[in-house]
Amino acid sequence: METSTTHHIVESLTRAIVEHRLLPGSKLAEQKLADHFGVSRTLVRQALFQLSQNRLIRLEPARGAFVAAPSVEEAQQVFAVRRMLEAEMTRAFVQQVTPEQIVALKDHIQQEREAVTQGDITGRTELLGDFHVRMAELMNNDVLAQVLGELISRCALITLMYQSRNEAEHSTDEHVALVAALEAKDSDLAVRLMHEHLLHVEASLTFDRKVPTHDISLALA
Amino acid sequence: METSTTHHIVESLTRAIVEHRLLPGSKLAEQKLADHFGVSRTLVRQALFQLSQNRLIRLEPARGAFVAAPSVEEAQQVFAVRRMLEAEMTRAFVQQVTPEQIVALKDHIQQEREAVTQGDITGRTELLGDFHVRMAELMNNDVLAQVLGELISRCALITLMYQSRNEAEHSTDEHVALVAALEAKDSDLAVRLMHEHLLHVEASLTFDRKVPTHDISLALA
DNA sequence: GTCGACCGAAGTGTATACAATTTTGCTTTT
DNA sequence: AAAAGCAAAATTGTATACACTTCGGTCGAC
Repeated sequence: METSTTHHIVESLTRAIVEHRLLPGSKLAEQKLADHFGVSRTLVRQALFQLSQNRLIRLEPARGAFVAAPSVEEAQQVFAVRRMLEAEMTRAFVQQVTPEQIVALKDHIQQEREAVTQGDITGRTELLGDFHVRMAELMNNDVLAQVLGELISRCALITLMYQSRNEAEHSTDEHVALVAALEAKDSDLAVRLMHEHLLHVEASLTFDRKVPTHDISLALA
Repeated sequence: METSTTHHIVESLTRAIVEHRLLPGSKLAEQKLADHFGVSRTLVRQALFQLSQNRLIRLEPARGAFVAAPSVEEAQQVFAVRRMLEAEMTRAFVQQVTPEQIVALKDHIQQEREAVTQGDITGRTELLGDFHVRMAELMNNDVLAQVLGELISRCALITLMYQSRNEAEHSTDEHVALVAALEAKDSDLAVRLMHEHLLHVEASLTFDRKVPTHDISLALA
């Protein structure tokens, strides 16, 4: 099971959604997608189901698939969970930190900087989130990395929607400060920096700007 | 999408796996399941895919679906994540605790006791896990409740496999102590109790007993 | 006697056909 | 003219058919 064709469709749709070529609320008709990818509806349905598990789309019985529009409230819940989880992750990280891990994180930050200066919005957002996943991976806890990855990708839509360039640079700066605290094995400082960092990221996206939507009742509410 | 027939198959297989009527490593052939449930392979495949997302089964390309046998190592990673997440959840819980929440948790513990005394192994395991999910729900954070639920169900197999009656009673006692600390709004104590509780639960299942398996290479390792 | 290749059975992967539901636009009624 | 009703078209849900891979066993070469 689990073919690479389905995976390709999932990747392609994921990019389209995260890059906002498909707006929240858009309908994803199975036959049209099947025609576009040159496959049968079977594979498209598999891909749509997978995307629904990632919360990138919503499946309504007998009505079809629609690009998700996660509410600000949901994003806030996700960030509440991330603060809980990542504060403790940071504490545990310090307790077993190695020079190699610090180097790996600094390398990652360098990539962030390049994406920011090049104006690569998609890559930038992805890298900023990946920093946190990278920390989990460096702790050799696959489960942690996966859970964190799901949390982050879950609001990829909102994050991308609301994060401006300045805020991205700010995030990178905070990553730098965090790594410095990790390197100094200053547990309390690192935890505090991580906590504040996540608060800042959340604050940067709770300005409720207008979100394009196809949901009439929502648009008029 | 997302029919109730598929959901029924998922529920049925989940029970069978968690109750050990299907042993880890067992093959789940699509046609046999389809015949058993009186549906086509299409719906069975949907259900199997969903179960694979819950980590209850493993899907091997072109080979089929097998009941998962999560390693002790994986369970340890899950518990490491739970300790991180639930310690902070406990701290946040105290900050917004209400009398109604305490009542709800005490009610839940009463259910646990009944399941333990009645020797209802399956219900007992489920309730012991649900206590933690209930805490998340009482905090009005659906995301937290869902993430925690996934973590807990992820190792339902191992938990059920290794948890004895004494350990179950011990867990309930620890739940009682935790609720007392919550009621007293003693944040530090509550966090410490939760942390130790999770350590105890984990310790109770790292005795690596022999696990029946159909994976030869694993059996001979 | 052992190793390897080939063949058939069984099972998974994908496509297509059919059934059931929803949507849409037109007609009819008030 | 607006609303309700109905029928056709479009779309999703399920079953089935077919292609391709894997697994087991037998036969033959060495």
